[in-house]
Amino acid sequence: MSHEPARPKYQRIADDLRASIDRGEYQPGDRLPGENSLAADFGVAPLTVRQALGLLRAEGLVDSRKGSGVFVQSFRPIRRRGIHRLRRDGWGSGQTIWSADDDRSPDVDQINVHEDVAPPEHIARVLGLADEETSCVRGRRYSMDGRPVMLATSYLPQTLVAGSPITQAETGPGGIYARLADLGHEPVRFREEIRSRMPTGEEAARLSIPADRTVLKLVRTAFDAEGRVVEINDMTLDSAAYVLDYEFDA
Amino acid sequence: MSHEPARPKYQRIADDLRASIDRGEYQPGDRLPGENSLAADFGVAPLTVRQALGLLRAEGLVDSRKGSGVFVQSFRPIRRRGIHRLRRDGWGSGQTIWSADDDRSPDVDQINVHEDVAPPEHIARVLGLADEETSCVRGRRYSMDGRPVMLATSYLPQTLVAGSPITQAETGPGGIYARLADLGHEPVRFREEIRSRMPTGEEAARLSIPADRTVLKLVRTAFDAEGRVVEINDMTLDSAAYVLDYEFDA
DNA sequence: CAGTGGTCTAGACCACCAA
DNA sequence: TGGTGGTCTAGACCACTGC
Repeated sequence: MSHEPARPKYQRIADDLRASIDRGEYQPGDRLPGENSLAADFGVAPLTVRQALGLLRAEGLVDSRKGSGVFVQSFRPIRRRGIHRLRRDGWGSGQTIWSADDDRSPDVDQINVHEDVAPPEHIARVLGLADEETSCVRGRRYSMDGRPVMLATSYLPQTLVAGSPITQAETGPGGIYARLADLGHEPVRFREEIRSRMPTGEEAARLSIPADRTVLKLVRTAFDAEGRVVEINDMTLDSAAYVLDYEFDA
Repeated sequence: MSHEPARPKYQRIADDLRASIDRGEYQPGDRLPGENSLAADFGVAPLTVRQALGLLRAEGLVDSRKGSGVFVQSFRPIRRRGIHRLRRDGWGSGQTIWSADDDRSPDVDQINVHEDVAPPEHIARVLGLADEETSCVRGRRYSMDGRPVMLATSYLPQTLVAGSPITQAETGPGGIYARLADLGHEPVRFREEIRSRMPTGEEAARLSIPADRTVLKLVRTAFDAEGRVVEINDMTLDSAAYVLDYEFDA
């Protein structure tokens, strides 16, 4: 008889609370009992309950507000489609694994544009910049229902975009890809690379997420018809807010 | 004069250690000083150092072994290409954001096949199964250099694959997609959906990851030429082990 | 058997929020 | 002003590793 190694208390408590939330005993927006109260209920020390809540918070299931309490996150992830393409009729509808909000337009703030900036080394390399060559950097933040969900920073070769609307805060209809097309460098191919890591202090602050919630780094590289890299968009996503979606033919 | 709210000690210590690792002061495989030693160095309590190490462990930067120490993870993520397509010459080479191992073949174990299984409700819905209709379930685990990196479970309609090699552990050259083609249901289109969440206890155990390391859920849905869903592959990835890569035309 | 990390306890002080 | 979560301390016991 092989007895399983006991799963630690704090993990069992996390599983308990997660199950309660999944069963709907706590609805989105509801406040969980206080830590001391939970500690008494489960018969453990407050710190043990804190560890359990830490797992749920890192996961994005709950959101704890200092001085107020721990609240169940309303979980409606955003579906981000990486490949936009007309769908044949009858395909795709209702056949996704996770329900998620689709095609809603987020609010944008913290827009800033800087010209003649030396980008990070790994960006400069992929952009194919020569030594001393600079870039135009466009930053912004996206929010959904008042909740920040993504930071994005675009890097473009300075020599390519100097004097164009791309160096302005407002780039006009179609955005910077339309303006790149105006300049004869329409993006025709993209690469998106995705990794998971901890947020920096600044990222956590701007996204209003706890320090132990991982973010998804999503870096989109845009190529023009000659195969030149014309833009790199470095995105930082709240990992609890998104479902990424890619569709493609065999 | 707005003074920034002080970043907590444990986060500053985590940043310190992360920077030391990035600078190469600790090489992959190296053992970090013990918790008590670090606590003395930083002038804080052992638990505070533990919190800092917890962040690095959740991130996958370090790996702590009970009774032995905390070791820097050798960081060589695996590049998983979601879209296989011939690249035009000169594209893509050396232009990726993150360096990663490419096209290495992982080891596979924990292979199991079960027929006539009732799949989870959300799988049954996407598979388009009628009530009581069952599926064939194929599970396996992938490892790289002895380190488990991914769990995968495929669900196929039982009526579609009954009696075919798909119900065997060994499916033959080309795998189950080739066998589906033999059956007249070649997959011609795919959807991949990606989410981040905490591992279950079983997932953490099979992947040998700590309970606070997020996993990436990657669910691939395969459609045949008639638009029927012929397979769902539910994958669980160690988020610290992978770079996901998608390339596509505008 | 000495040292390590994993878990857990008891309790302190603080900033913040709501009544 | 009382309760909340956030941080931090001091210390206990255990399982495991490696000498």
